[in-house]
Amino acid sequence: MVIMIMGSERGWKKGSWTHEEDKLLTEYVTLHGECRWSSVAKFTGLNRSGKSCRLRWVNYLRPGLKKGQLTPMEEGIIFELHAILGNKWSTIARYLPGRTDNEIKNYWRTHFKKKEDSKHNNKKLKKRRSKVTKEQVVMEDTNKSNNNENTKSYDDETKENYYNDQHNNMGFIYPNNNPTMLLEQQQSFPLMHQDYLSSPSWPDTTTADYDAFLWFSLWDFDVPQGFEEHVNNLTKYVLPNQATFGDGGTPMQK
DNA sequence: AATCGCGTCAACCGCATTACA
DNA sequence: GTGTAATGCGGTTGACGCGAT
Repeated sequence: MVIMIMGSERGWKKGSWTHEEDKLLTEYVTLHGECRWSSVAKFTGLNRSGKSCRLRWVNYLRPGLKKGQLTPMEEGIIFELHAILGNKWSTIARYLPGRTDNEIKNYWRTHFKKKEDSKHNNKKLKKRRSKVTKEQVVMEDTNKSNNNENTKSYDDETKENYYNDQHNNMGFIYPNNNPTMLLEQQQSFPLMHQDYLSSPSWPDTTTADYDAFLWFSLWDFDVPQGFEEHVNNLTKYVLPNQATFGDGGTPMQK
């Protein structure tokens, strides 16, 4: 006779959550708050582990979660921050209210994977390589043989191309389309930040300033008052091919 | 109509970190 | 200071839906 024991060997239920389970979990959190996940089973009768309960709450039941597709602005923020932070999904999620780390992780995986998978496609590689000069190829190969640490891997290259695509498609998002440069930009950010803090007015309406401003706004994510109007004016009169703000501050591609 | 491939997303797993006795 | 439990995080898996063939 098999005796179920408490803990990881207890035999917690796995798989999809039912509506009834969601209801029990919601009632528990409403009553006790987001803590003591390991006590959920005891108080509610749910046969779910604390981890499972927490995950369900955080990723699905928690109030204020946004459902549906990510906006272009959110996409931009994700790519921007990923270039700096890497796979720090929970950190990235903090910049996207209503989005979960799991959601962002899934998004990145499904969208970036497309490009990554192309590394198995030699035709594409040859095609892309044909765009660069013969000298560049020679130099790259020389670097590879001389110094592996300073050489861009194929993954890096794919990633970079992806950023270039994003920059071309969503130019308003990317102050720079090169991850290495982005890192440098991040390191110089305090100066940029200081400039805008001390600036009594909106930045000049050159593309560079506009990009730099958006870059700054990403870090100061509480969008300042008047920002939307400013962007709308910019996009309307100065940068007609850039994005504009729609309802609720959500930027829309023109 | 069947099935195959692909994209999406919820959920699980293992490890790291933190809190606490 | 140490051991254990709880929590958080990132990687991975598997189910499902949908369009293409």
